[in-house]
Amino acid sequence: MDAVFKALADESRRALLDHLFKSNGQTLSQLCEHLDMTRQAVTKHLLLLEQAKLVTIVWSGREKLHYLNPVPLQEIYNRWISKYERHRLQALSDLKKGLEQNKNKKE
Amino acid sequence: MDAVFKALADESRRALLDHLFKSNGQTLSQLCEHLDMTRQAVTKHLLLLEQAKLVTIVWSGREKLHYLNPVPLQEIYNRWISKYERHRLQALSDLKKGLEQNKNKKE
DNA sequence: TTGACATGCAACCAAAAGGTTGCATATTGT
DNA sequence: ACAATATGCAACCTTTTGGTTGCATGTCAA
Repeated sequence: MDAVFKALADESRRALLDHLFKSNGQTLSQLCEHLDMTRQAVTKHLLLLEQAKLVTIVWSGREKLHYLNPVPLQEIYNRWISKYERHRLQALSDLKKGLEQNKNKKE
Repeated sequence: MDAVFKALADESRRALLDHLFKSNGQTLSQLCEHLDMTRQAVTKHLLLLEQAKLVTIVWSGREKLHYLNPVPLQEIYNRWISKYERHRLQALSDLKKGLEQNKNKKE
């Protein structure tokens, strides 16, 4: 789970996911064309995405094909976001209450 | 959006959000009790959470109260996760197809 | 078979991140 | 008034991160 959050923390890696979203199964060279950095840098980013299981690699001869795996994103939603979503209104009302109490103290 | 992903990338910061989830509106000192690091380190983490608008600060005298703001998490879901969720089955079938084509090449 | 293409490996570098220590400032309670 | 409490500011340090360069390896196509 930590690996997924870390992988998503970088703009270049999110861009890579977006490119795969538009066209799944691209080779390393193809993915490099979009990014303004060396192939080796892209390789490192893709390695992190792979370790987070956000991207799956399939070798085809000398070419390395990259496929999106949406499962970890789903898990982030299930174990993290939906939990907070359920308490969304409560959290906002807590904040409102806190603000008002502070206001009263000042007056 | 980048700030939110960066803020969520660290385990300590996710722990802070979890503590606020359990008990909203805690002071800095209270939040420090849970973490195994100095107050200054916790302050820095909370600053990042604040900049990402995941936490809102309310001053009450000399005490700094911290409140959860679930809105950015909701936005991550809306603009990021749900997008991939919609193409979840497609992505998996792309991968399956890729694997099979590779298998055929080998045989 | 040989040159071009696709990728890997490793050393290296600068900047950012995570954390500490020391001291300063503002608020509270007695 | 003053001591204790709650927090801020800034310099510093180490590790991680994002990126580069140079060279090696494996595969394809003429």
